[in-house]
Amino acid sequence: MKTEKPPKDKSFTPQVFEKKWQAKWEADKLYRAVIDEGKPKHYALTMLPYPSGDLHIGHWYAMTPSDARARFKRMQGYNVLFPMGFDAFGLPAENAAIRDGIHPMKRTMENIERMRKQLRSMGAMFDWEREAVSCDPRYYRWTEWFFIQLFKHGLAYRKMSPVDFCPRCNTTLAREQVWGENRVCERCGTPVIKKDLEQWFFKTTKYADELLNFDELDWPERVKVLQTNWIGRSEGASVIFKTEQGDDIEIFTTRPDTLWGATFMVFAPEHPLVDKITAPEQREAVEAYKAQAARQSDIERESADKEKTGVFTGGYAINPVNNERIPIWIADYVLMSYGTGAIMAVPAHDERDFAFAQKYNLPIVEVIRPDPPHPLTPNYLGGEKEGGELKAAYTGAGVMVNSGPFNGTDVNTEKGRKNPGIRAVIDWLEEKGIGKEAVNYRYRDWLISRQRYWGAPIPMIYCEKHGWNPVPEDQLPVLLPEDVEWRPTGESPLKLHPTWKNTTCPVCGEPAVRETDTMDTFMCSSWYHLAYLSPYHDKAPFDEAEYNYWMPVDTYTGGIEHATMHLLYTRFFHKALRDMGITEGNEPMIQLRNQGMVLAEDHSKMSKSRGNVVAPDILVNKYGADTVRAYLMFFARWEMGAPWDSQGIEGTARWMRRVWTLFTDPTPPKPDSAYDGRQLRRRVHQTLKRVTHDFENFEFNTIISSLMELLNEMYKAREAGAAGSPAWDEAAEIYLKMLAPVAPHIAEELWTNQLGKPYSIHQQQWPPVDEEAAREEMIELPVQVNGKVRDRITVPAEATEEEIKSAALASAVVQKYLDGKEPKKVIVAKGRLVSVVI
RNA sequence: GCCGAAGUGGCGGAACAGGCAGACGCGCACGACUCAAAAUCGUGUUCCCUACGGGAAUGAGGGUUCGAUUCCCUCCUUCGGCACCA
Repeated sequence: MKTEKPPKDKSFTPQVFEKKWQAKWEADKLYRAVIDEGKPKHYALTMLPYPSGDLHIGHWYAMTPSDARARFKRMQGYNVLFPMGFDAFGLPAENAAIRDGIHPMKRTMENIERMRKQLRSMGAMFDWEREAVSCDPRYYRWTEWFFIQLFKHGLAYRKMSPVDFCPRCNTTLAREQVWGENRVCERCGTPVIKKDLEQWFFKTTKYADELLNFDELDWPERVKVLQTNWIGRSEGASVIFKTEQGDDIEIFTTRPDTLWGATFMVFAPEHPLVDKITAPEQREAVEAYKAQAARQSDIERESADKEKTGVFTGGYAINPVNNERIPIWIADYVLMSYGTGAIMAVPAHDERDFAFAQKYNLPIVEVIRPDPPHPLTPNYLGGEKEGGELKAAYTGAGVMVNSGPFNGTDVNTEKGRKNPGIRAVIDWLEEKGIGKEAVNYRYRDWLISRQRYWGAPIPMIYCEKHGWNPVPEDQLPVLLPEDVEWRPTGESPLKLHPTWKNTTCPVCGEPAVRETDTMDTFMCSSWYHLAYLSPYHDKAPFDEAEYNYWMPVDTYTGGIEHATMHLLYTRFFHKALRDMGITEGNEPMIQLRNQGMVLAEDHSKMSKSRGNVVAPDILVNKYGADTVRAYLMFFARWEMGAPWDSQGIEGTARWMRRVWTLFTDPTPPKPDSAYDGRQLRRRVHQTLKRVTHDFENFEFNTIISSLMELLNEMYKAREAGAAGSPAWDEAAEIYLKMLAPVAPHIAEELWTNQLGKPYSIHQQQWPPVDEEAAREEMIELPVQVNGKVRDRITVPAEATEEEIKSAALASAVVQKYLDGKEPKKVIVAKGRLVSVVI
């Protein structure tokens, strides 16, 4: 089939018509989102960028498919809000200021200006009238206000504690911002150090349990798992042991059923009771050990494969369940930062305690015995003599032994009260008043203080007489001073400013000082979705009517790297606001989807230092935004990501050009008045059905391949004389509507200028699927003989099972295999295949 | 060590709900057009064999089933998270 094709179509100039339409859409306020009670709302949100200076391909990858889906929702009849803004506080701008003296505000605003232009080149449906910039005083006024509300409700507090400090970023970090085994700074990769500092915290742990509840959320399983692991809930009991001197020692254990096997206790070296219990003859050794533990870095100290070390304090504790006198040791495998900093050690049933007991020759008492004793139970040598002999800690199920009133009680491997042994002991402890059921979390309160300039000031004032008080709300915002010296000192430049910190106490009016630390920028991003509702509102952080209409966010998209940071903070923040009566509802973002990462062509991570970054601006110049958008949707499963392929985009560019050519071809094949459009309509509506489904489910890559396939069908149909037929006109119209969310400019250009349809295609309704038209009339079914495909039969789509069966058996190929015999079984999977078993 | 995700052609990936493995695209090969190249169009492209036919194949091995990329078990590899958490 040979056709005359025009040479490369010079009329295809996306660089020209894309700009034209962007300008017109903006002039017409096509994407302005305003409250419309007559329509269902859809709040689509994509994570806002940090204004680093240039948009990179990762931004495009995150944003343009999100935009396409928002556009799809809009065509489906939703009133869609799809806002954009800038997470504009943060270290890079301040570090740049230290380097070259340019004020962060100036640089940030310049970067934002450049990025706004780049964002506009995407052709996204952002409502720019709702843009919010977090470093704008009209924004951070409310960031400060929120801090004060949290403070007033007891959710912000100040405490002295050992905190993580990044020596390169020169600031403290939240626990979430320290990553991996090597405990490095999330931002710069430098190993963090510990510092004892007084800092502001938010009481995130108050919401630990509620944050573990994801019932209202349609979030990816892996995010829920990451958050669940991060919070690290464990169930057990707290039990009060006593020192010989009579002091209480509270411990947390997940295994109260092993209390009778506690043969010693271990304190963290920093535990407050250590000094008091240490016997004179042990003092020297204890002090030496404490000093050595203090010198070690956390990495060294917390590495699990390190051999356990410890020192006997000379002190003893009384085990409250059996009044046994047991020695107290200190060891650095017990951490002051988890639980109470003291543990009961049950060497028979805990691997760490076992290793410690072996090394220091401490007694091991078995209190859980496999039942029945089984030679195959790996760690149990079991047997003939009472107590058996353990060659390793036994952590499996069994029955309690050597445990006074509980001997014979079953123990399984369930956690908490679900375990009969644990349940029985907890009840008994509570009855006796020596312990109670308890839950412990690995989750920490959110450290919010940063010793940096370029962040929202913490609006607190310290007075010698009245302590810490918030800045009166009518004095907000506390503005950042403009004249500061850029110095990376580990203390906020605000502290070094000659006058800024001097103020008066809001209680007594006497001279007082301001807090000079600023807030973690995750505080700004915890409420930006609310800022978009009514940016820079001056009566309240947001307009209530806007809130009631738009919230919660229906679809939130962004990277998974924020699973335990931003996504956890913003959930905490929303719940705290709810409890303070500021917002309603339990969750801020109902549906979450994560895109993957675009890797460099060599499969490595893209980075400026490697020089392997793909610049979207260059691609847009070369191919047009539509092609870049489409390729980003096509080249990988969105949630997986993939390496960039600079040849691969050519295929998508070719498809775009073929779309253009199909609609603008000056010499199309002649129409055939006898053309039967049924097949074309069938393909169009089948594609429409798939594309609708795939948009709903974020399966962008198959949207594009379906559209490519349909285009190929349309070329064939046109060859067959389809042009001008009703089926053709319908196909053209539906094709452009399906294309509109993906490639908004070319769709508009062809819709308005080629088809002459009313502007704008983006205000059209998503077409309904004509199920009748989509239905196949004849279907081809593979016929398997003993599980292998041997033939194909064509039957009417509505053929009965019997008809299909006899058609299959009538096949010459099947007959050959049957060789005159009767088949054992014939299975007809309707619409799928026939399976003949011989 | 624990938790999670993923392993399909040379490459990115597709496969509704257990039913034709490899859609769509890249790349490659050949052909048309061209003085030529590019662009465009067409054809082919998982592997193997004795090649109009047959066999094998979705990380490996096993199981369930008429039938398994899909479900179950064991294992391997890669990536991500957590990790002396009591």
